[in-house]
Amino acid sequence: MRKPCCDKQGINKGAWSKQEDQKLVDYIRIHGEGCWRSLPKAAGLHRCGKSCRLRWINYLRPDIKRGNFAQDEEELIIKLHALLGNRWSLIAGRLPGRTDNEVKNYWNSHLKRKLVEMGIDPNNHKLNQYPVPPQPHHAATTSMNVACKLRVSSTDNDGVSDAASYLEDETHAAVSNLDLDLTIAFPSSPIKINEENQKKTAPIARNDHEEQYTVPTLLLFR
DNA sequence: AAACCCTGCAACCGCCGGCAT
DNA sequence: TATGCCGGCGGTTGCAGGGTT
Repeated sequence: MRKPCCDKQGINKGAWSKQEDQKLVDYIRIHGEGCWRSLPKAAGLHRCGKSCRLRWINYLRPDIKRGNFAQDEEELIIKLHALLGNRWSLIAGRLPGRTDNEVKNYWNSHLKRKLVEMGIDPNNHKLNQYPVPPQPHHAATTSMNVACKLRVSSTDNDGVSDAASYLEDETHAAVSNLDLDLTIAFPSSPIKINEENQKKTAPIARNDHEEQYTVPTLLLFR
């Protein structure tokens, strides 16, 4: 039986007060990040160590970039999610000043919906649309530059785990500027994400045709 | 103006892996 | 090798605030 991370009695929960924030910041400024379990007591906080760590990492750290995500950050999150899946800490590690919690929240509240609206399954980054006649400019490319063709390295891009281990490998830490080509590239039958079609095409109707059409797969996962 | 609904975000919970003993 | 501790992670929840009816 595992012990709880801290004694629940006499422990504050919920939103942090200004005073608590100040105590935490002051303590870490002097002593640095360290043993989170003993920190609350040492800092005079009635909080569990985990809570302190979370508060510091997600909110109080001085290098945190707050505010809206830029377009390039959005694109990078989408690309990295296609590579790594829900490995938010790894994704956040590629976005200076952003935390895993923030990236996760942004994905769940904004990007997921955005991809769905574009006819892209946010879980596997595959297009849900039917092939339609080729168009000179793909709607998705202009609005989001969705990750369809990803070049991580010249040879290995055959799956999430490989990409993840690649990114995790500290020896490759310098490779933060992955060459990720974002253009939609359908080898044989380019398709158009047409918002009108999207509205008309009910999910049930799509299912009826799933057998007939080969749903295009992002190059990464081919 | 009030009630209800929706959205975004901060925080919590439980699990897992690494490490020390 | 087994066990326990600790930090880190991802999923989930709860709530505040804004929008809509």
